[in-house]
Amino acid sequence: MSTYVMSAEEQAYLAQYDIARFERPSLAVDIVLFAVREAGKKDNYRKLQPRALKVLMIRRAGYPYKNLWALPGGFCRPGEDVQETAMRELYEETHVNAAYLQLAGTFGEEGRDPRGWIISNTFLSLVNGEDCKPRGGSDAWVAAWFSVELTAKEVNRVMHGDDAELVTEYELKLYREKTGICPWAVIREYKQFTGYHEKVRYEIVDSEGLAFDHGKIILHTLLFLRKNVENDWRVAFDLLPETFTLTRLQNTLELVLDDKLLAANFRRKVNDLVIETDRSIEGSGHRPAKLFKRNVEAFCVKN
Amino acid sequence: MSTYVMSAEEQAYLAQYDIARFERPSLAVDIVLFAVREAGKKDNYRKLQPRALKVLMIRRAGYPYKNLWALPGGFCRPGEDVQETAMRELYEETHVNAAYLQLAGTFGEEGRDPRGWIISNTFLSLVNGEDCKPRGGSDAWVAAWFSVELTAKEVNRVMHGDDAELVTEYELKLYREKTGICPWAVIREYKQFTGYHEKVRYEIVDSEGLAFDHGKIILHTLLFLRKNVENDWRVAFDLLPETFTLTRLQNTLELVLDDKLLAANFRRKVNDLVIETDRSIEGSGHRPAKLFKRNVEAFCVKN
DNA sequence: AAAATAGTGTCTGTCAGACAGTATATC
DNA sequence: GATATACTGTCTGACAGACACTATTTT
Repeated sequence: MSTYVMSAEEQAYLAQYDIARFERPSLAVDIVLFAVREAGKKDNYRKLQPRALKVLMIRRAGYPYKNLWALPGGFCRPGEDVQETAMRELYEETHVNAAYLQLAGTFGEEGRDPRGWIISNTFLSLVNGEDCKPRGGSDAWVAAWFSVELTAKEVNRVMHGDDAELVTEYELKLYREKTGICPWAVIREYKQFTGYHEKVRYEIVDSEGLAFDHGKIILHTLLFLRKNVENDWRVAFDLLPETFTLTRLQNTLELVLDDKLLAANFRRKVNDLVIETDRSIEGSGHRPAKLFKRNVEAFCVKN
Repeated sequence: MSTYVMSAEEQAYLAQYDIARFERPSLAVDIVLFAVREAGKKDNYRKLQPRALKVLMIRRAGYPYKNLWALPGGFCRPGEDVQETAMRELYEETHVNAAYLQLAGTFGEEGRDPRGWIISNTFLSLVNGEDCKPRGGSDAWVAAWFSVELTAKEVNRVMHGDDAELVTEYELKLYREKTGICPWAVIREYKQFTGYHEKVRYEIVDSEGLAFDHGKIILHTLLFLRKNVENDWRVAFDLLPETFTLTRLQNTLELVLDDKLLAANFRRKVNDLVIETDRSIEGSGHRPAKLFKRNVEAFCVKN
């Protein structure tokens, strides 16, 4: 930007430029905030605490979609970068200041918000569920963690010549242990391979308890998270506290990837990403696990 | 969306809702359109056509940044999904209808556009350079392909305890063979690892010939493209015509990844992604290469 | 001692990197 | 036959999957 100097002519142009000539949308930032948190009680004093992947939802106090569950979010304010809006919203909801925060998608389909033309830039965010206390408690502002369950099944696969269409139906279920409330959505993904190019489209088939198109947004962002973590396990460290056991790290990866890992192989693979501390967990009814922290050097290289 | 029914009360609320109460931004969609195209003449009748990774730029006919080079883009219109805006813009520039098109970033920093509060949702797009004829030619609308060159060097690395900062300086050079015009930008990337979370920030150090913050946007999107292709070579097929030689595919990957591949290993790795056709190239001054097409089946699975 | 998790050793097959070598068109 | 690219065979080492085995704590 530095070498650019405006001419008088350009300054005159800008002085008469009326940005309000064109119709403008509202730009909202929605945050899909994931954490791995306790889910249910221990069966038995020896067993480990069961955990689940959870997403933070807000119960809407006003219209539209009053009393339904929606993603935390808010509108972009003048003078504020979109990233800043996301950080501000995140802080307001959770009082967490630093967290993984990454643009995951943009949703602007006509009719997605009955209030009018509102485009959502959606951010994926990850926090350590332990030291994150969502605000709320008042009637007007209830925030709650919901366990996330996703199942997929192939509905249709058509191949003609070099073109193909693949339809997958996803069932997204949220679950709040405390109250048993279970909002859900069924969403179809249409993947078309035409003229040597791929095109993806989502469509909500049915949904209950979820506001707006937020079922679609959560699905998209969860798949985005999975792809990110598959490509780079280091992303998952943002879901953990500063020190953690290797079993905890493994469990976190398993919850995100929705897949089991073999402990021996897993340990070999993360070996360079972690550093052993001199502490262990205690009172666990079985052999205590060593605590590890992340190896910053392995996080600084590449990518 | 389907199971939601509005109450009378909600309808009343919406009737009095005034979306214009809040200040709104303009939402622009910018497209970073890459192609792999001829770059320079063949040295020698036997040699292969040299190619380069190119990005499409538009010369600004009006203020601001008159006569400088900018990314193709335009404003989101009411009733139009953001993806649709991107597709429309792409079609207007190139008359290409199907192409790889993916949200790569959002840029809304204060002051990025002197006309006012304009947020850019940036899309990465890939086309086959051969059958893509950019519109233009009139004085008011010149579109041109620029070769892209990117160099990086580490400027600073501070580690204190478990926190770290990594500063990388990127030099982005565009080059138009026809005219010798060479817009460029130097951009610093600040990567901070604090409190166990990573934060990335870009800053334009200097730039010439490029409008707005488009140097930053191109850099971000090029890095995004590289990461995408590293994670999945199938993405690079969108830069190729329907049939291609394996050497051409290899060359395309090399240009995007900025790295050399060994032919034997490369061929083994792409073996399942392609299907041999019964045609070959001709008149090449050396052993002719077989033409391949992509194996749709390998593109339908997973991910 | 039993239960439950923590952690190691090692076999196997796959795959990527390296490189030497063969094949075939045009001039 | 020279040139330039096309394409193959094979050695090596790294690493992922599988699984058996050992270790250590609490009750």
